[in-house]
Amino acid sequence: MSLTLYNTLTREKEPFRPVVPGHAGIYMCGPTVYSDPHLGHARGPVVFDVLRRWLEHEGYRVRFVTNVTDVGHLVDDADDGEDKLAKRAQIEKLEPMEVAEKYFWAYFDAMASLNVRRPSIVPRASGHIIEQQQLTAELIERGVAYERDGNVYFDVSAWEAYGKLSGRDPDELLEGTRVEVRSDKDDPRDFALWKRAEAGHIMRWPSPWGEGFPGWHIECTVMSTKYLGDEFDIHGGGLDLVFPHHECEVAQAEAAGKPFARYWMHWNMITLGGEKMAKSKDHFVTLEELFADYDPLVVRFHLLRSHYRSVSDFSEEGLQASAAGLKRLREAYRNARHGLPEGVEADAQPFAAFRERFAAALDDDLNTPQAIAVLFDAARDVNRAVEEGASPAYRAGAIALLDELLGEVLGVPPAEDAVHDALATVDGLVDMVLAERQRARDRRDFASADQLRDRLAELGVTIEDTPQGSRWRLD
RNA sequence: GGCGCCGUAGCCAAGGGGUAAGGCAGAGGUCUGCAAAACCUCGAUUCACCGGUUCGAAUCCGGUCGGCGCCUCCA
Repeated sequence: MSLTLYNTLTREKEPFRPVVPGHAGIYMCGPTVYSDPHLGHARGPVVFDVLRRWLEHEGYRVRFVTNVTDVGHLVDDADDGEDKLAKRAQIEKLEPMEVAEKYFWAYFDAMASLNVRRPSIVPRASGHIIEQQQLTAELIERGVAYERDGNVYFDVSAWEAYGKLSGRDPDELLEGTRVEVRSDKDDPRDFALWKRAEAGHIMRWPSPWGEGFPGWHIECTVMSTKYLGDEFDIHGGGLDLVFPHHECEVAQAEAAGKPFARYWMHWNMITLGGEKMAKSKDHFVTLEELFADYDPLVVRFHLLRSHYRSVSDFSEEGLQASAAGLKRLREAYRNARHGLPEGVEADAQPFAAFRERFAAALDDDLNTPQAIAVLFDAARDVNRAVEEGASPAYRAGAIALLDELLGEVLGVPPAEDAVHDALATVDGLVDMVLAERQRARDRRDFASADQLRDRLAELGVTIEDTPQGSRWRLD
């Protein structure tokens, strides 16, 4: 088996064939940093993090690039639209770059909580103004772009392949219902490569066409090819970016002679009450709100319980079901680990079939729900075997399986060791109390035994008696 | 109006020509001094609806109904 990915370009699942064997270059469109990250922003990064982890697990060397848009794009496409960053800066009484910086870190802190690994490179649009101007100039030279009074537009009529990614007919785009108002474009379909900065527009840079700022689409064309090469493997983003953003990226790159991305992956939307979460409609739940009530790893696990190309409707009930499910997997891990001495050699053989099924699921266009189902099947086996007195080697094998597949590949550590390790001292103290309780039980003094259990419970320590002795956990 | 997606048990969710994964919730049982956890057992003759193709359809085709996305900033 080998990895197959659904490619938006061909609308088919295709075997993954990298430009350079053994290497994978991935570009993921990151957020525009002007407001708090919400759940919708988390899906792509989590899914692509699993993609990256899976590729590395399978032996690839991965370069993972995520951009950040921080050059103050307009609120809408009208020529006199407000700069989003500047608008926010006014509201918060901050420099535009302070706004960008604030939300940049809000985003990456949230991603860290979700156990999303840091990208290899995080290029910012504001740091690549020169390269964007260079590509703009080249497109003018090649005759597919033109300047009008300080604005530079891509000439869609000069590029017949426009529409190939999103499956649109350029001629039908002309019949769009929206009428461009007060535009100096030759053609309503044309899009900006460079925009003239009006008086009062704060984020502006000098250019051959006067002071201005880059168009929204060109940053990604420039930064992806700069760090991954003119032809690279995977380019991804939300489904809502297919048109116009990615379509324009393709046009810019190919018109400049760059082969560009081989595989286009788009994750579907997270909805709230059936409607897409969106910043612009003030219809979303922020990650900060979510993390106040749920372990970020539960959120991550929840996101992986649906396939990335399906719409996922958010609900508290769903998140709770995910929390309960993850607990079940973690219980199986605990069951296997309970009383297991250090340094036992793992027996991988009983888990070979699970590994194969798990790999087949991820190889099939990253079918994480199915991969998780395999882990639940494995958990059932493990629980049963442990109940029946499985060997240390078997239990060590079970631990290795979950550490590897759930922990390393899906990025959801099966052990809650952050708490566990920090409380090594408490561990010893609780063990002492448990020993005392055992003595009480041995002399059938259940009143005393129960009193000890109740007092531990008051402190948040839950006792569980098993045939192998008592154990405990913090609730 | 154009392009596209979706509709599977109470809820979530895979599958996508050969007779319905998994999770949550629920019920019964085993174990236990009690409890917790764990384990076992139980649920769609059926995949929105109607036709068609086929030996065979949840899976393919056509239509109907319902929901959603893009066509404007958006993950």
